[in-house]
Amino acid sequence: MLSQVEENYLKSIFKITEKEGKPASTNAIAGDLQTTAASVTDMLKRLSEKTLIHYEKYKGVQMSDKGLTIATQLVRRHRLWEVFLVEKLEFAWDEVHDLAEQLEHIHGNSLIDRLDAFLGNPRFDPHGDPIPDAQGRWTRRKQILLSALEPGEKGIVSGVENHSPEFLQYLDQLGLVLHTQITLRERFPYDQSVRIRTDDGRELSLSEKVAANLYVEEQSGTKERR
Amino acid sequence: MLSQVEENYLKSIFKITEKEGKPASTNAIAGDLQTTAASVTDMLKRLSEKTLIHYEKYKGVQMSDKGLTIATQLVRRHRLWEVFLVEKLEFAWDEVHDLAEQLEHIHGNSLIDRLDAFLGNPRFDPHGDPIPDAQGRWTRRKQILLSALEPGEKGIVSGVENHSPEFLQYLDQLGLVLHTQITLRERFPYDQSVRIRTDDGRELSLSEKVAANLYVEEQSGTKERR
DNA sequence: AAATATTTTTAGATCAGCCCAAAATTTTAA
DNA sequence: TTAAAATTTTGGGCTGATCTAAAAATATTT
Repeated sequence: MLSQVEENYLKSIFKITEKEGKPASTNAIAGDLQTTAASVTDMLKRLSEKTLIHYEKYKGVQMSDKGLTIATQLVRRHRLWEVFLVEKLEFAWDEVHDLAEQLEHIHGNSLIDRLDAFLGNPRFDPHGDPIPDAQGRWTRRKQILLSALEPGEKGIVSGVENHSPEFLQYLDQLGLVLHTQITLRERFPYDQSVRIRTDDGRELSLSEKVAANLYVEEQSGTKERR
Repeated sequence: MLSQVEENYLKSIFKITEKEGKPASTNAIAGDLQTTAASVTDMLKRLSEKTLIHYEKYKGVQMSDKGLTIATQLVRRHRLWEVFLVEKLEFAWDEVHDLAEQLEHIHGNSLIDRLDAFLGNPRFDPHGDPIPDAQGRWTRRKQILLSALEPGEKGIVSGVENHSPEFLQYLDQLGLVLHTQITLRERFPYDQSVRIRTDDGRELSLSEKVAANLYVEEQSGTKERR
């Protein structure tokens, strides 16, 4: 069984390779896990010996099939616990990350599948991120950044790029919650800020920074491998 | 913040001193935690420096107020998670110990109080053990071992002394669940086995060993400190 | 009370996971 | 293409938690 630290490395490597589309560098991992490059090299050797990653000195690191399975499970656990914390324990969506970070390391045969069933097999977490199913399949959605929407187009708020409590709390203040339908009214060339109309008839002005951290969905998603 | 290992030591010391009514010996702790006396001595020094225990070389160890508060919280967390696993995730009562053992180490401000509220502030866990409230108060019950009941007396099955999966599964097979009302019909002097009648009219024969591991309650409990 | 047995502590090692500083390698720029 | 810059690895060392073996203290027996 893997240690929590090893699991965190796998998650980090998964996240980085997924986002960058290329092997994760030692520095990138160190930055993500708030540790030093030297510690990372140490751990990469260990993970490599357990065949959880493909690692070549100086060449960066990629997930192995085995590592990918584990990382996917970790994401699944993390996001299901987040749903539990928000839906059942009534935490706010900006409060759950650290708790889920701990809960995702709980090991047990049927625990997560039972939790999944108890929650009604949710496909997205409170931030709109997809939850892999028990077989590791992801629901992919066609979502784009609000900053890429054209004036006149409609969309449904479906997720956030930035997960920081500050941003999430700001959205709360704006009353801009997930699943709100919006229409982009206007984009101001001066600062790229946008004016939107929500389904309850309010008009809001959003800075370019906010628009670049909000996803909107145009059509419903389909199931596919990985 | 304490490490999981430190927390486990506190729980163990609490359990032993509570049961024995005197300072816990190094060996007793080592036995409980499946480790060596040398490791225990090491840890006792560390816990003592953090003023979590009162420790004097060769004299055994007792809980400090600080340690007692933490140990009580751990018991609270463990038992609330057990309730969650059984009531919400539909685990059997003999399957939840190891998971709760992990979950009790999750740290977070309002997590446990929210869980408590979500579960409806249960006062007992699935094995009938009392759950300390947020202030560390225990509900004490007047319960005695079934082996101490006299023929003709009634009682309600309220807890188990032995928590092993084997015993719990055997009770399941007998259909002897918590809150069953029973009447002791007869005790056979030959082997101290007993014959009982359950509230649904069944007659069961229980060995002395079973009777010595089952608690029955005669009247309802009262709240008191510690 | 001395001898023996048991319990507990100390001393010395190990291991995982982490760090820093220095050396090695790769990448970038001149 | 060679020097400078950036990245990565190595070597040595630290901490928390563990162990074994041996020494010290306490408890028990005769």
